[in-house]
Amino acid sequence: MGAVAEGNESGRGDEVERNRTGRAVHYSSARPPVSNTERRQRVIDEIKRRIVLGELTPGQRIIEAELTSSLEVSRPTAREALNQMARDGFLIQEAYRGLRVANIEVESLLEIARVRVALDTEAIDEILDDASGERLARLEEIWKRFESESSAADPLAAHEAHICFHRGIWEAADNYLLMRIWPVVEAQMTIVLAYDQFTRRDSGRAHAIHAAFMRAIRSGDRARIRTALDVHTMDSAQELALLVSGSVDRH
Amino acid sequence: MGAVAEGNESGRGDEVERNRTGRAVHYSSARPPVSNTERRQRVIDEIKRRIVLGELTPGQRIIEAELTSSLEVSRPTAREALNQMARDGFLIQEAYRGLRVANIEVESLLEIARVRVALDTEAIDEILDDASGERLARLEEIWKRFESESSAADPLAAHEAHICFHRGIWEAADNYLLMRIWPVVEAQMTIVLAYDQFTRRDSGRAHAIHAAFMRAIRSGDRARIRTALDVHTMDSAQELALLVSGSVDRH
DNA sequence: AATATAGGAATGTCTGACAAAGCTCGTCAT
DNA sequence: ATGACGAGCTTTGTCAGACATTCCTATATT
Repeated sequence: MGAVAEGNESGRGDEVERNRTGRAVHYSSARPPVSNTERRQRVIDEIKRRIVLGELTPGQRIIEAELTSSLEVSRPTAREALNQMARDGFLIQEAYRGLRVANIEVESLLEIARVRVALDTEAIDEILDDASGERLARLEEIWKRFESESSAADPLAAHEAHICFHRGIWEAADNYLLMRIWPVVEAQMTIVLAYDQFTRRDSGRAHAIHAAFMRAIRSGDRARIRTALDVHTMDSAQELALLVSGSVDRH
Repeated sequence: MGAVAEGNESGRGDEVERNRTGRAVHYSSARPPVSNTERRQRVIDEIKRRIVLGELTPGQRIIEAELTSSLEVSRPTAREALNQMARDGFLIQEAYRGLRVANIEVESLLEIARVRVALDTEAIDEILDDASGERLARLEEIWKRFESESSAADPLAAHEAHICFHRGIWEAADNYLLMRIWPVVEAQMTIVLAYDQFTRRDSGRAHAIHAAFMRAIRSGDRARIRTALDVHTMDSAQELALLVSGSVDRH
């Protein structure tokens, strides 16, 4: 997720303040002109942020009109953002019944994990198949960034680092379809991680698992990679499934 | 793709003809009231149809205003449909530069094929892992439908049967994430198949390949399935890549 | 008390409009 | 004549306001 409203080029920052017939244009945060391209993305980033931070919880209803007022955008813009997020899987949409934050079905946890393993395996295969080693080098770069950022105290930053790492693996594979699929998987990961964070697990162990995963990739040994992936993804999902079905047995 | 405007429930088919303040409501096809829920889907189905039939070719520009007049919907509705199709990969979107029908990059053909093989393998694994055999039974059902419909003379029907077969495999696996990913893969398949049809290949052989594929699945032998998948997907992609790079070397 | 109906709330869609960015073509200077 | 520059057109991005349709809920009726 794009760093939550990354500062885009400031247009031609001159006489920007009155950009319409004269309607007051007050940006929620005091940031200067900031141009206006991509209001929709701002809405999306904001909703993602709220999901990650637990301000929006699975199953919670989202109403277009509320976004309109709380994010200072028009209903069509809010609508487009919501439609996109529904398409990606962050939100569930039912005709005439509105949108809700996607819920975790316990049975789906393992299904998601299996597909993720399949795709991660494919990505890693393509990275290792690259004789030039360039893809692996790119992955090492991603890993370095992850190591420096993953320990951030800010839960939003930590989440983003984690997501970036996994997207980085797919990006390094340099596969067109993989990149098109990514948003859907990111959505599921985000929902799951938000849930996970709620149950607060050992972040040190999480880092160790990722480090072991990287070592396995460097070894080039497919079986070892598979094992590391199973530990990282399947075991983690299984653990969470137990936690969820054990403690929160109603939904 | 939903059978191109499947007849949904006809609302309360009474005084429907004048559904707004009095604006004339003429439906492009003469089908009765048909209510109105899901205008957006109608736009999407129509654009898909045009792509499959070659009325829209890769790279071709699509302008919102044109859809507005040719499909009798408002711009917001057309916009939402286009946004969704861009998200799925049917269209390519560039800010302030509009939408174009997605193009085939020769290098992407094999990338797409690899990911498809990975996901099909996963789907089939989950079908075969189902001890009850219910998933396999569902797949056989899908296959029967495919056999009876795939030989249709209508290229649109043939295309749809093919897509349905592959979606059916994923549906039979009954995996949540797989179903969320499907639209993205369908888009790529559609673009590729439209291209493929353009070069008109032996449809009898295509059917034979699918039949062999089904036999491999029934055998339960993973290696054999893998081989059949490679023949179906990888070889086919490779072949098409050669054809494309050989004949049409400019884009 | 159970069902039927009316009202409110939210979504789906429409019209019309303006702003911002890209594209085209004609003009001007070298 | 050629190439850089700028004006106008085109199209997308966004907005406001409105109405139709559907769902939900609470009230009224039998």
